[in-house]
Amino acid sequence: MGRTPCCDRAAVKRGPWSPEEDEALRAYVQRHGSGGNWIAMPKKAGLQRCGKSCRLRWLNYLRPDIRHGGFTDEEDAVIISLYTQLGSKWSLIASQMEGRTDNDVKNYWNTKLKKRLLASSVPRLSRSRPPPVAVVPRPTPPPATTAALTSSPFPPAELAIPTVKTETYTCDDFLAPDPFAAAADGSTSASAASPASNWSADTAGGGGEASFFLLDFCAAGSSQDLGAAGQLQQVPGGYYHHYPLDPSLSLV
DNA sequence: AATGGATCCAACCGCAGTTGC
DNA sequence: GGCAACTGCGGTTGGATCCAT
Repeated sequence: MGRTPCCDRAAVKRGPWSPEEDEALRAYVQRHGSGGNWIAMPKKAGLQRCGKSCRLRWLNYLRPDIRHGGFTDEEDAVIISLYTQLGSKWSLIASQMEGRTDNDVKNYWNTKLKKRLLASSVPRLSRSRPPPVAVVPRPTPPPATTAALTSSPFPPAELAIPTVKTETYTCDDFLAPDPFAAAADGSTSASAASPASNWSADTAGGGGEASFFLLDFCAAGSSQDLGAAGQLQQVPGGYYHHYPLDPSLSLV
């Protein structure tokens, strides 16, 4: 059973690419393109590499339009915003950022952004629970020229978050399994609890102009009083509590 | 200077979806 | 319709480098 391997592992080189291999791959792709067949390409290019490895090397490193180096604050905001809406759809997120690859965005999120956000979260709830998921900039519609998305991930502005309660509420109102209980034993990835994409980072309280929202996960079945009025987004196992950004909160 | 832990990132792995026969 | 080949994607790994002690 199982899939046919894409190449003979014993016959191909693995590990870091040498400058010579890079040059051979770059020269071949620039001259012929990938030919729509990455599997056959290494042989034609004189490379002892798996086609998948060639494709990855080209897409993530050798492509001329790739930008290497640090991410800007604006890019940070885009990543955070899109991650909150889309979850770990790295290719989609990267497609909204000129010159960035999904691997870049994924690495940057996992090594820097995620930690930074967790470190800067405000301990609003005393119960043992995951920290706030993210600080969410008001989404900016992607450029109209973006071809990757035929349907925008951004909901229309008039699509409001379904408001379950606007006064003080508690998680006792809801009954569903807590997804983080599973996450605690490592069996569930964090992205499993990522917000669904069908919500809008609209202003809370009906028409304010706050430009950021903080999301708190409210596990179903907990007895925590969430305090201030806000808006609730139902997700499997609980709710996300949306409320305007605390002015004292900083991303850096 | 040595060393051990933390961090970063390129590359690999395996699965799912798509395509063509 | 079924199957195999291929592509694309997200998760994970491992080596290199950095940094604190």
